[in-house]
Amino acid sequence: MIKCNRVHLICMEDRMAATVKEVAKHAGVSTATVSRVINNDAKISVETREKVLESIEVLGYKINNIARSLKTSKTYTIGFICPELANTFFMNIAEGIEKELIKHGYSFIICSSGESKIKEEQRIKLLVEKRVDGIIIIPASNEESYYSWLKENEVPLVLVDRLVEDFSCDAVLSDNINGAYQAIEYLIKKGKRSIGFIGGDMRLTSAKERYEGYLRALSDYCISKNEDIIKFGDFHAESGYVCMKEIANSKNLPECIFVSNYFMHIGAARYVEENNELLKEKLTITGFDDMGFINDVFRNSVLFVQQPMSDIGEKAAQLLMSRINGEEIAYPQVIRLKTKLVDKE
Amino acid sequence: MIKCNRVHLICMEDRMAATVKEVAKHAGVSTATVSRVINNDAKISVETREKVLESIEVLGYKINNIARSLKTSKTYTIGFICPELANTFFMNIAEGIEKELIKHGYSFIICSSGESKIKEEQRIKLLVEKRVDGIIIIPASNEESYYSWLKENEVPLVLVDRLVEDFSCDAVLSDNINGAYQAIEYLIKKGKRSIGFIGGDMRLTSAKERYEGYLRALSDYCISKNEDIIKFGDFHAESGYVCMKEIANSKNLPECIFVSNYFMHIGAARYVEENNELLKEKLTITGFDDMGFINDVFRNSVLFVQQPMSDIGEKAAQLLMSRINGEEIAYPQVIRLKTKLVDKE
DNA sequence: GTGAAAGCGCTAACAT
DNA sequence: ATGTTAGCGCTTTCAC
Repeated sequence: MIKCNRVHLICMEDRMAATVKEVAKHAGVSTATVSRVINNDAKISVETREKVLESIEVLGYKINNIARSLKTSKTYTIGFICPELANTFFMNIAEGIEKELIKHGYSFIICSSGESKIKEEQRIKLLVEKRVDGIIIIPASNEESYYSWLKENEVPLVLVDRLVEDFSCDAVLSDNINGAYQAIEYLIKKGKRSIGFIGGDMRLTSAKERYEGYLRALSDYCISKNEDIIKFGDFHAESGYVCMKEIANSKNLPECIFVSNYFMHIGAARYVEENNELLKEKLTITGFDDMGFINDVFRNSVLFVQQPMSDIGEKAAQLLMSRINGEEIAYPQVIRLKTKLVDKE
Repeated sequence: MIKCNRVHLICMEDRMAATVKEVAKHAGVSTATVSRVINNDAKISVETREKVLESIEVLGYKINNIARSLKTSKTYTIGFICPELANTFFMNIAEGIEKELIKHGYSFIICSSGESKIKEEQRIKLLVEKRVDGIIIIPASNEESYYSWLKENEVPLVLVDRLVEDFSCDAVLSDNINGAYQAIEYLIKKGKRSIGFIGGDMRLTSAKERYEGYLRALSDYCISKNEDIIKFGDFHAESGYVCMKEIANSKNLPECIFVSNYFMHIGAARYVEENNELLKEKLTITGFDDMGFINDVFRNSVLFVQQPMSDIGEKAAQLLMSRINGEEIAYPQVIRLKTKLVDKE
């Protein structure tokens, strides 16, 4: 009989998740006391605390955050929705988010929207049903989607990288206009007059803003724009390739070209590599985004506008934390982080 | 007074999350019935179902999965721990995971271990406290870590991409040995006799296995190995660069070189691009992993061993689902997915 | 086919 | 400083 009991006890300890109740019993205190110890309540005597801590150790107790969440209505989990996962740019932002979250004991559920508004809405619903404490979104489109519904239901929301038109909301993103402007200005000061432009999907604010910066710089230096060397893609490599090709085939080849993001940069660089030796000698490419090592292999690419990717994620998470914790700060906060122009020559 | 009440009601409906209780009251049924409707219980009359559904609609009821989880002890969430987030290879796997999970109504918390065993253990603890239904890990090291503890506590676990020595566990990964073997064999059949090798961190099984494949192919074709053209890095771009440099400076330059993963490939290609025009003419690079477009810019790289990255993720998630659902399949399952050799010339 | 009621594991008043 | 107790919102027997 005694043996049987022991076996049973061992079973309990080893296999089943112990509860506060069991810990309380083992330590000879109430569940409230156990809870206080877990939550580092100040007014607990040292002896009691140690006794409880020992029981926790012995029983291998692990808190059940589900139960805690039900009681406190906090999950210490946020949602992050981005257009795709296998995208270095987005994932650098994700790393920034994680870095900040971990400090606060938070973790995040990641979802991809596949650049689709419909999917994005589905993911939002999913996250809301999982009771996440807040959501960070890199919007799939420029349309308002489900965001205002989140707002009404008081689910903290921070937009990242892209804004949504006619929808005011907390957001963290790069100063795209001035980032592009500085690059173009730099090129002009180096004597370039003919500067091509490969833009992204103009339904996205980031694409629009970079184009805006390009136009402003041309305008400020009295350089008229030439439609032949201005093309728009969709931020993916293939479109960069196509745009580059179109520009290369235009009558007046530019001296250099500005590409609006990393992936189109790769596409454009590929075109330059595989076609026309002439291009290689003359044309240089300036890229938005710099993923470090990779770009080094493009010999025509020496000027980069670096976005503080990780910082964007960190700031977004910080802002979200502030909202979750109900800090009184003006709404909305739109944080623009400065880019850095780097000449690798 | 009436007005006041209405306002209050609207408030309730708009702002607060309705509960089953409220839905039940509104529909004039019991909470049990509401629950049955939510869970698609068969034996509910059509009228009742519609009545409840309408109330759900009207009140904007959203299920509280926290409460459900507490009751059912299922969270419909799994954890995914990988060495880093900003890594296209890992994230392609993550996309496969997501694709499969979504079918089952699951989502995942993503964590990076930063290639550190300590951090990995912390993340595992975090996930266990969040009561995830299972965990997928790309191990940070070859050591056993916290995995056996998970096993003992019956938390389903699937390893991905790398195995852990002396620890038997469900796993999904590429057939690295034969993947490398085929590439080397192919090169030999094309007449190459001097084939260099750049390996990864040999503490990882994936690195070991690819080296093993290389050695086997040489052996099978009676080619003796030359230590001068065999170097080991750490799977990161910088080390690929360094290894390539060392090989380039060796007395007998190989005709071609096999690089064990994508990132080292980039590093190696960079070295070739920026040094020695001679190299460019003679040396070709064969890479493990193929991220598509990017590699196209490396003119010396034409042969690739493609891993089915997304499939690996999908299979891993599938296997985990089977375990979570308690399906009776032999333990452990080690699933090796075949690679594909692609000659882009 | 539907309702009553217990309880998942925790926290937080409110007592003492 | 510690205990008692009442739920958080849901599911699930067990009745009827």
